[in-house]
Amino acid sequence: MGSKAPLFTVVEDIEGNLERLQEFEKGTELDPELDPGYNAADLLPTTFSSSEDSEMDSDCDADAELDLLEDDDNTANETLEAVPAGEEKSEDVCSFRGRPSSCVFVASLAAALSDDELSASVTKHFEKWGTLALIKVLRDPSNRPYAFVQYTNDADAKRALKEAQHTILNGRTIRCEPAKVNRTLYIATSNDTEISSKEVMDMLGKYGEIEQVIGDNDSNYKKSNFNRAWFCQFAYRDDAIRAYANLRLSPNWIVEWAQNIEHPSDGQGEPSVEIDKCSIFVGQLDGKVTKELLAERFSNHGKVADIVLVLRAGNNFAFIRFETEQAAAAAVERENHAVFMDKTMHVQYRELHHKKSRFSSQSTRLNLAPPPVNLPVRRSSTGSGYFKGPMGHFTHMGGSGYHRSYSTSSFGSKGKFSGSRSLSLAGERTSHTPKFFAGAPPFEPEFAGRMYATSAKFDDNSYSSTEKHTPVSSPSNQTMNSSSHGEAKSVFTATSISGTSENPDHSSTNYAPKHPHRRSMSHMIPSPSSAHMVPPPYYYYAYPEDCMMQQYDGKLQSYVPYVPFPYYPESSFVGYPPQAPTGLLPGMIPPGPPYMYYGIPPVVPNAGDDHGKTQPLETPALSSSKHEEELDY
DNA sequence: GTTGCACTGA
Repeated sequence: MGSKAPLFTVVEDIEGNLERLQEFEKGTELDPELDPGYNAADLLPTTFSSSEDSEMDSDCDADAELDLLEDDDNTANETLEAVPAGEEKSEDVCSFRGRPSSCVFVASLAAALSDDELSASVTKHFEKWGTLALIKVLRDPSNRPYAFVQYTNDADAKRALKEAQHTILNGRTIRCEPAKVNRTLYIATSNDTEISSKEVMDMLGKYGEIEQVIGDNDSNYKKSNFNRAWFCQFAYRDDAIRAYANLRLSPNWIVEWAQNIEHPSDGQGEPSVEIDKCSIFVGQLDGKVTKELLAERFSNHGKVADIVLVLRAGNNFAFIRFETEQAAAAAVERENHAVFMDKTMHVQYRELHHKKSRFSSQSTRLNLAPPPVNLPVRRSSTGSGYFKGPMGHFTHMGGSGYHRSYSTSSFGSKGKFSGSRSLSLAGERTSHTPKFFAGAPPFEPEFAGRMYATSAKFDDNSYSSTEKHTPVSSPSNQTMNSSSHGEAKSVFTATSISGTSENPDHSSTNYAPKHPHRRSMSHMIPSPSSAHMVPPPYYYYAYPEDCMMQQYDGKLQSYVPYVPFPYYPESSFVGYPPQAPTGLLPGMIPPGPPYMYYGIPPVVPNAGDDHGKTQPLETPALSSSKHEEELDY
């Protein structure tokens, strides 16, 4: 990619990032400054390190067995054994993340079939072309099913793309396309500081492998290796989601979802920035520079045909045209970053048609993608479905109440919740509250306190313990409803959150329900955007003793209190364990290993002076009096 | 003939 003319401001490869990430995830690189008192290795539940006897195993095995039943040629066995190339060890095929390039999008599925049926038939169909890692069947808003067929390697996906195309499945001719896996974030400094791509990668690399980082061409600084804004394409979508969830709250960064950067190497689509191979741009010039001085300097590389010098306060630059391409190339190569008149120049090929951004060939505007699922976006006060991004207004989709069914099949020998891939640090474990283990990555320390304080918004007085039977009083009386399963729920369930589909009141406090305590909580948090603050989702563990069996719809289900789902951080959904334990009665503690969740760690801020500190949420039984203290102003 | 691209509360 470096051989061609520089189509992009900067394209850096991320050699070493993956390694760093793996180190990080092993917990070997935990920064004590970031996470004082946490030791991931110690806190990692041992149940998860051994896969053989874990109950989690049943999850995937069940799927595989199901496949076997319907599959006469027993290819499912191979699936079970299959180890994706490049994966260390193995057993953990379920948590193996196939690369987006190994993912196939399949459309034109039979809508009359159920998602489960489709999942099974798609699995059976696409096994023929390679080793499957995951099948997902989803439906679009018109209820038309489609599938993501994730292979473990690109070769299989490629084969499927070619050979499965227009084959017949369930009586329909299916269509296969490479999956578009949106995993690119736009990130800019909020105070116009320029940063290097390395800084971007250092910061975002914590969340996962990065495929490429590219400077924002629309920026005024596009000629520089420093940039105010960057596009960062992660290798995996979920890492991008995590990064977004964490950084969107930062006062220091503006983060939005961007459409994927086209891969520079697959010369798809014309580059939107044309290069004049004989002309160069010279930026960061000294104010006293003259054409003559430039001519003298740059004629070292060949005959100069023309010089256009633009002197603007603080922004002096020149276009220099050479008579030959060789001369221009030499000038770019030798003068970029060289010092001229005591200033470091920035020298690049001259770009033509710079109106066009390479990120949006049709539009002059940066094309931003909406955040994934229902992760709230910044909204205008009218709640009109627009939010203001770094470049203007953009629509978002998938608002509240946007529901889709889905069906997932995973393949391999372990439960999909069993991996420790994303787990790198753990929450504090106290003697009496072996509670919740927060997972990776640590968010930026400077606003860690804020996030936790904010997450407390979801925790206050939202709980009634089964032991004490003392619903915490709430001035708005929203906490409990009278139904039998209200106990483990937080106030958010009973309360219709302002801004959800239930509630027409789309105010600027969409994500902070109207509640006296919440307001006072907001006051504690010094932030201009506190109304939008949502704590980041985390992986964490909930121990069995923290789970409760609840009756719902005649079925016994296991709940973990205070666990919002990842993309519904403002909601109070209580999570299901990976597999529902059977044979339990209401109030019983489900057996087995701790369950891992992706959600928001339940914490409350310290009452009183120090709002920045965090602590794990105590069990209601143990802490209700404390809660009451906090609630009384 | 549907051209849809990421879900999980209810």
